[in-house]
Amino acid sequence: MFSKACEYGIKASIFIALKSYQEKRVSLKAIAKEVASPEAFTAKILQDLVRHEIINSVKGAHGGFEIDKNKISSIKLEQIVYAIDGNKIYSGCGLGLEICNELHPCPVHEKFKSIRSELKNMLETTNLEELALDIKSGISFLKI
Amino acid sequence: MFSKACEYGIKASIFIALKSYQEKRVSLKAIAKEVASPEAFTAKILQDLVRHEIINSVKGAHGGFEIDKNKISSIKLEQIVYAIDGNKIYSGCGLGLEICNELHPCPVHEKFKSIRSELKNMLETTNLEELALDIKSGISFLKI
DNA sequence: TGTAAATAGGATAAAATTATCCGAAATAAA
DNA sequence: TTTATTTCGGATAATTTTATCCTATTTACA
Repeated sequence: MFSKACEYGIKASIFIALKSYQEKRVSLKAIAKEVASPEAFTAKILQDLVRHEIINSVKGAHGGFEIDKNKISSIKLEQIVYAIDGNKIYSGCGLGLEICNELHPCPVHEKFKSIRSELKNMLETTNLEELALDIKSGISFLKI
Repeated sequence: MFSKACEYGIKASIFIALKSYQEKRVSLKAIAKEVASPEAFTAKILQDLVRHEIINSVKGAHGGFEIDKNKISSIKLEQIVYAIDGNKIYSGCGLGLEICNELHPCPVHEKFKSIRSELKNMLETTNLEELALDIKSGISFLKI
């Protein structure tokens, strides 16, 4: 469903959010370890998220990544996915037609309609705060 | 959502089904043209579908691909997707966790649950016949 | 029997995605 | 001011996916 890059990016963001609530900055190393992602590749993804102003980075000793505590609840999954994968997910036809709409639908256009809109809705409504809280309370997990 | 291979495979299957209703066998060339897919790559995908006994091939002059007319309505999208992409689609965690289930869920496990099951249900219930009939009646399209 | 038309299948290439490496730049602290 | 730590960013490599090419095999038909 998501690219690997996106999977890592979402998990990293959740972890950074979690630590940011504790006023702690986290290093690339700590992130990669916590979400079980390759370090150098994760660095690239984090750079993307920084450029899109979803997370914040601080260079140098004692540096690392963080998210403004007040922003966490307003950051939606959609923003993270968009920053990394672009709008591939909902844009585009299920069967790859260049033109696919109500007037000129692909064979599965109607069948996909509700699935696509549910996915879109989910990404647009779930925010980093709720995901981070579930990790904090041990309801969900970032690895294994 | 689907791989390119799968997109081509689904569209090719629909076209073969459509022609099979007219007792006509179709060549690779005709298929690739009709669904706007690269010929040689499409050939590989069709071979997969033949091996999985979803479509039938006839070698030699006047050969081509066809589907048993009586089977068309019982061939589900799920079978085509499985033959080409394996079970990547529904198996596997949305965030790539090795273990992801009710007891050990990833952060988006619950959020994805209904989307995944709707997708699964759609693939398991829609059959080639209905898709082919929509093409025949001009309701949907295989290319552009 | 020979030839043209098809699919089958192995080898290879191109492109995209995933992943690694390394030096540059920034920063805190000794 | 030097050193250790850390992100940044360019170059490169590995892997997977997508795509092409070429030969073998099969078959209909002249």
